[in-house]
Amino acid sequence: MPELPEVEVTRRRLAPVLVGRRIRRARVSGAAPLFLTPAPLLARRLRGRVARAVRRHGKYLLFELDDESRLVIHLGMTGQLFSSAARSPRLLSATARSALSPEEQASFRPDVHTHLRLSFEDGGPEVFLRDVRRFGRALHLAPGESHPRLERLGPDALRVTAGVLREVTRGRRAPIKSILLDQARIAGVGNIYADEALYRAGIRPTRRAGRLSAIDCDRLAGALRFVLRRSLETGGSSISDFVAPDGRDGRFQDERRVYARAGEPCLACGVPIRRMVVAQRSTHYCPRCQPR
DNA sequence: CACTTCCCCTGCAAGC
DNA sequence: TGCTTGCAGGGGAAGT
Repeated sequence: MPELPEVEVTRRRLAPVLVGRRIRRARVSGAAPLFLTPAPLLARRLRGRVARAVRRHGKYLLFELDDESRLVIHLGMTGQLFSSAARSPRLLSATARSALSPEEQASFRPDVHTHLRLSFEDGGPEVFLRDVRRFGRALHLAPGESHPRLERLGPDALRVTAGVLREVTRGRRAPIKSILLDQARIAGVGNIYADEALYRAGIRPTRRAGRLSAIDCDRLAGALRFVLRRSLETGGSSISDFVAPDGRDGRFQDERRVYARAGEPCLACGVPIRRMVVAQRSTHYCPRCQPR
């Protein structure tokens, strides 16, 4: 489940194997809604292009191309961008993997879930976009063109401040967790890091956002920056699907305190972590360390 | 406008 | 063993 750290790890590790290489051919399979730009048009627009840079805003990746156009990719829940130079069986589901011989497992071969395949003029490693559940999105923007999805995004969560939090929570009656998940207010926070940051800030996910004090906002901003940065340092969270473009797993799942730990003791106080549903999402908290 | 609910999709684990 | 059921959740659309 790629959130900001996983998307940023993807950006950092994909850029070196993509930037500066001329695309010989783009093979696009599958239809809307994954490809907001029709597949044949997308393939045509990518052919012959060179990516100059890869940027990120929230959970969106923006590939800046040499004709001033942009390729935008959102990985959704199960999206994976990776290079054929990465040889990791983890790029496939357990079922798909078990159907392969050991030799086949050693190298990736495009499967039914591989929706975009880029080959290059230099004949080097290809780049793939794979998305089992197709919650991801890809679109091409002509020079100067934007898209409502991008324009709606709030400030990037990596640089969230107490001031930003005070602003986006003021007067809000919704649970603080709903606010954190709203990409129009803060871009990049998903379910894992919302729970982890709220735990570290000692704030219950159900607290009405408008009831946060200035001190709460300060703590929460610090906690958000901490968990996002720490996850980045450890290569992201590889809890179910995430694998970096180079095939490596992240390690932040080993440092999580509450997410998917329902029933297990709080590492600070020993009380069992509880699970509930907030904003239609599975939510985890310590009833003692997050009193309200 | 603020906020909630529904739904898209597939793999996987648990239960019978 | 093999079936069904529930769950995972990003985020837009529709509903309250």
